[in-house]
Amino acid sequence: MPMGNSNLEREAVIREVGRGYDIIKHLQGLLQLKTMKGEDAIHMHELAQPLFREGLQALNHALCIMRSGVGKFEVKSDIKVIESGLLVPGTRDSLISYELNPRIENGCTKRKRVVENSWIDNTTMPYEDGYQWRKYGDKKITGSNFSRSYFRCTYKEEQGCQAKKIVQQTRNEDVPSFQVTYTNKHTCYLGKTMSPSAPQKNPFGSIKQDNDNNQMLQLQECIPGRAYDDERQIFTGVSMVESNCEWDIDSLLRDLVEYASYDCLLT
DNA sequence: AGCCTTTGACCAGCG
DNA sequence: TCGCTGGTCAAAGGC
Repeated sequence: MPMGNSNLEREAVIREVGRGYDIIKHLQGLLQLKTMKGEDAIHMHELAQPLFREGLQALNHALCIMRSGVGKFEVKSDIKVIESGLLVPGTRDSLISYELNPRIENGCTKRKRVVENSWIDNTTMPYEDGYQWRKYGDKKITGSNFSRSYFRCTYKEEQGCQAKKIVQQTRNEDVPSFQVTYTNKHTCYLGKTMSPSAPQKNPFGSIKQDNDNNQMLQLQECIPGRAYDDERQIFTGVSMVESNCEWDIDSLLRDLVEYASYDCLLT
């Protein structure tokens, strides 16, 4: 396939993912209207359902485009939207993006030290993603005004957790911007050494800390097939998106609407 | 005392 | 092979 088509594919993927992101942000706002009851809640469902479908279709479309260009354009990460879609590190006010696979053949540039199982998160809050990190390095990067910081999971020795992240500031304006590259998923259990009252440990940024315990307990009781893991502060059980990216839109829609309905009942 | 960050040295990939 | 650069290690010092 000519290179021009590859660029078109890339633009199409970016467009579709961007559309999905915008829709999900709208849905997020909808779900945070916790005061809705009765008919209002039903009306919210009517609004949310087509949005859910459209957002998932946009992301599904992006995946289809990527699949059609196997070898030229593929996600290098096995990231999934985990645990009822509630917790993806650093997603508050942030946009998760994927890098092109650097191991592209046929004359394209190769980048060094390819790291598998990594993904990039552009965020304004690089140090508040719900996990505990230990800094192990700092490097001045050529061509950048900012140094790059290297972090590994605090529980690497204790629990063998291989998660790492690299934080690179990209902007220094009123609201500084950071590019955070995560490598490997956490296999540790945070809560074993966590203080339950530590607000920065809470991955649910939009929910006030004072209400968290009650809300999570209620959710734990309400959502069938899903348990809230107090130690990891995440929902376990059904994953909404499988790691192989085989998206079943109908089942995902059911899951999301189900979660939305329980969320709205918790007023 | 234990855990953290800082920082210079070292190592490895790439051109 | 060599130099540049990014990623990691580990000692030192701070909290």
